[in-house]
Amino acid sequence: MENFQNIRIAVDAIVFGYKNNNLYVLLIEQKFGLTDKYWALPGGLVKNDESLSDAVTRELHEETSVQLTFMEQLFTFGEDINRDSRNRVISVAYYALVDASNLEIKADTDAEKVQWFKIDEIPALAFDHNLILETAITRLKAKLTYEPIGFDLLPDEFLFSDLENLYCTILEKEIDRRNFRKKILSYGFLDQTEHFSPIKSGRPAKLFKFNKLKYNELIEKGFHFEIKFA
Amino acid sequence: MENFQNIRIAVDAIVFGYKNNNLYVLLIEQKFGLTDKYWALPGGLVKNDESLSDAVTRELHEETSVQLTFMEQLFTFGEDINRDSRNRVISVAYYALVDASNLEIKADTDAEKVQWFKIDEIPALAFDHNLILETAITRLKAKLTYEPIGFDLLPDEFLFSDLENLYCTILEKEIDRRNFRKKILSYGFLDQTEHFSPIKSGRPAKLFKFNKLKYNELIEKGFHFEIKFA
DNA sequence: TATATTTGCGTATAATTAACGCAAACTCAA
DNA sequence: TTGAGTTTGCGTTAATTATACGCAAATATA
Repeated sequence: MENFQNIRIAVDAIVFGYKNNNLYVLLIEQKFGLTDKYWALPGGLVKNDESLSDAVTRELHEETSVQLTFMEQLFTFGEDINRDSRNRVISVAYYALVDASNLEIKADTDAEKVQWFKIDEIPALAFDHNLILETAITRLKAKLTYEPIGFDLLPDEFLFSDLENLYCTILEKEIDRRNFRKKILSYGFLDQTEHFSPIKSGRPAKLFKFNKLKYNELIEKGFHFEIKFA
Repeated sequence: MENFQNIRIAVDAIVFGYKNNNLYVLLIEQKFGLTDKYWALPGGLVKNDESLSDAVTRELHEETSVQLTFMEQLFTFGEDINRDSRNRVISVAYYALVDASNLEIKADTDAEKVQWFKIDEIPALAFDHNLILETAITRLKAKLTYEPIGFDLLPDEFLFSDLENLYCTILEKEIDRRNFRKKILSYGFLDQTEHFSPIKSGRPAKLFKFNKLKYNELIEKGFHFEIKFA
């Protein structure tokens, strides 16, 4: 074995979006040699003078130009020393959210190579990216139940039914609409706006906003967010 | 900036132990130059052909010879690009537990340089190790409330009052002894042994064992461990 | 034998969760 | 214009769970 450390360090990003009762993840097309193409998580090697989170932000900017509402370190993948067949690469994965109004691929990116994939229509990805994605989904599900990150997937103003559907589809659980509403409203961090949503059918519904200030005040007082399902 | 990546990757371990109503952490003495000495978390650079967790295990073995009951990746510290003043080093931190019967430093280690520190008597540590330790304590506290890792800090057979005290001291909370017992017993993953503990005073108490098999069965059925405090 | 101490089991009450009813406010089609 | 279909918003009740205690049993010790 060589005496010097010969390990590269990379970052990868799992960017989640939500729209029309579906969870999406952002993938980019990566070429290997002349013929091999694989979809992969956006990411790349960390530069010497940038922090880990800066590296993620930079890579996402270079490749996709999405606007994040939330980002958090997920896990560092370095168990399989051959996860990249070319070199030993350890990858620090971050997962992030974008809100529904940002779900369109911007024009300044090469749309051919950047695409949103429905979470249940993910192809075989490069390296161990399927594993990384699975880990991220598991974490997202868990986090949804104990921190109010669902709001980061929704537009600024949203319907209660949107919130409810988001929880049901991502967590793949049934829930009583009325009890859910009662519980969330009892927390007191949602502001009712004066706006109504253009509806398809049924009684017009008020739009709600997540009040982060009020939420933080509650946290100060020892409040603990929690959504449980049967 | 250079074109090649010049970042080292290390692992650090936060090893927790519990005894006599106190949480302990394992530290080693590290020398810098001729005069400077600092206590630090055990750890070191990852070798080219070993996985991250292998690196942690090796370093712990080289430096301390403790027997772990639990280990999990904590977080990767790479935000401060100068956290090590000599080189850019990114550190993947793991936290681990040892049970009370393993809390003595083995004879084959240089006891001068390896020591258990009470959690509220931690000196200024090398690098950003105080931050890493704080992160680990926060995680340990959280994990105690939603996974049964408290048993990994106790000997194989333990008193109910030991378990209760462990939760109270680590989480720094009061709790009703009788309700705590009732709740834990209702889960059904504790086996009562026929043994009694040598007591100091009061009614002799039965020793209990954590039944991991039963716990796993419960998990299969959708059971969710949880200890909440006011 | 009385006292202090800790265990083990119990019970009453408060709080929370789960299950469901139903009218209001709209759209759309006949 | 009316009725059917749909979704919202607010409510009630029963079941479950958490909280706050009471107290006798079993030991050591004075």
